[in-house]
Amino acid sequence: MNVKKNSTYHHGNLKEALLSTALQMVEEEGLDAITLREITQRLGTSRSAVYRHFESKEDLIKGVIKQGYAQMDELFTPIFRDQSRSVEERFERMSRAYLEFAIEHPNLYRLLFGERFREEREGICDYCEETQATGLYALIGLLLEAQEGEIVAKVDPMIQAATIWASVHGLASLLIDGHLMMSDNLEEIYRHIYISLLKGLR
Amino acid sequence: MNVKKNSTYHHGNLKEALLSTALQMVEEEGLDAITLREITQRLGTSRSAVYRHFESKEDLIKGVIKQGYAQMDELFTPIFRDQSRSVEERFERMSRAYLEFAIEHPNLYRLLFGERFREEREGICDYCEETQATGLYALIGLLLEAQEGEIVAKVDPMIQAATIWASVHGLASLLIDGHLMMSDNLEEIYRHIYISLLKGLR
DNA sequence: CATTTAATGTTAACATTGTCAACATAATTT
DNA sequence: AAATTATGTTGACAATGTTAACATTAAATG
Repeated sequence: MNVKKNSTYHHGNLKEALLSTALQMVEEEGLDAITLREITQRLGTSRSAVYRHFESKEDLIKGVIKQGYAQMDELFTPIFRDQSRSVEERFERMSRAYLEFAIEHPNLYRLLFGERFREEREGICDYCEETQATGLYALIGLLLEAQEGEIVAKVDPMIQAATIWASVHGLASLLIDGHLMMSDNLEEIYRHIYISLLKGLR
Repeated sequence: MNVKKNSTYHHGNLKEALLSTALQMVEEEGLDAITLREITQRLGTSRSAVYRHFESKEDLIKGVIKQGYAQMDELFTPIFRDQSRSVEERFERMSRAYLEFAIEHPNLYRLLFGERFREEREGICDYCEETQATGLYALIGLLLEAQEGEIVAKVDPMIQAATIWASVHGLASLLIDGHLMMSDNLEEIYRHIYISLLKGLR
């Protein structure tokens, strides 16, 4: 009955197409707005095709989350590992990159670090170890280096990492959720937070 | 046809009952889980009765948000205004109370300071001025006092307030959303963040 | 007090969404 | 070539927010 699409009744790589379309739609409209029907419609397939590759909508979203973590990982790892820069520089570039990522991808950021899927976090914890935890461990590594250089106090780096993460994540969240006006003095606020953080950790 | 409920075909104060039931259900199950049908069912009324008091589900949720802000306001104002205590004491009690509120009412906290309803924030901004802004202004007042006492640096208190809020909100969010394990060393983490914050603001 | 009007509540129906079962078609294996 | 598996489609269902038409009570009005 279909004249044009005869080439691919089987899409070929529908699973990846679903993932990237879902990711794109999450970024565009946010998690709440996305719909299995619209995702499949964009791909020219039928609604139920999803269920050949994912158990449910939630399962698809979990895939998107994995993609998101991978994306962040790809972005941050080089910054963490850039041995040509001082600890302070790496730290500064990292916190800045984190904030910029949240601002540029607010919907994705909310999905990755928001409320939903925290019970299911176990399910993707293999990935947590590779990304989220890696991120934390990398930060801890950086802190150990900073402790050696007498830049920060020699206390449990896990706690220092939590302190930093809370600060940066808090600023990012307040900004993208509209509680702090993302106005002209954003740079000023960021710098104050960053400086205070360093000072406080010393 | 109804034998028992003949006393009140008209509920009497359905609007408030809807609000408090919705609030209760939000606290119990989170925003996503609540349903107009279940709310009305709990009250023994019909689904559509909601629409005599609220334009939509969103409108009802906005009412819940107002209630939530009022609740926080009631909790924090006495702490802010307790002139029998030092600035440091008031600050410590306030940040602690904020964190405890988030932990005790995670679903409500997410509703108040999360993603959704940020566009509609204008619609309840009369209340923002009375609560959220009041909260921020109270914090700023506290900071001005602290600046007088040479406890914190004499810079724009709005920026200092943002720094504090980011820290505390960030910790609260990471905790209730399951990104930091709410484990044994929570008190230790909190204290480190609080001390670092004070040190950084000095 | 009687009547009219407004307020409040109910029922039936609809569109949207995620999901599943039954069927269809293509790819792969035997 | 036949059989089996993988993948895609269609039709149906239940749950949900919403609206329209109707019912009942409260309030206002004479």
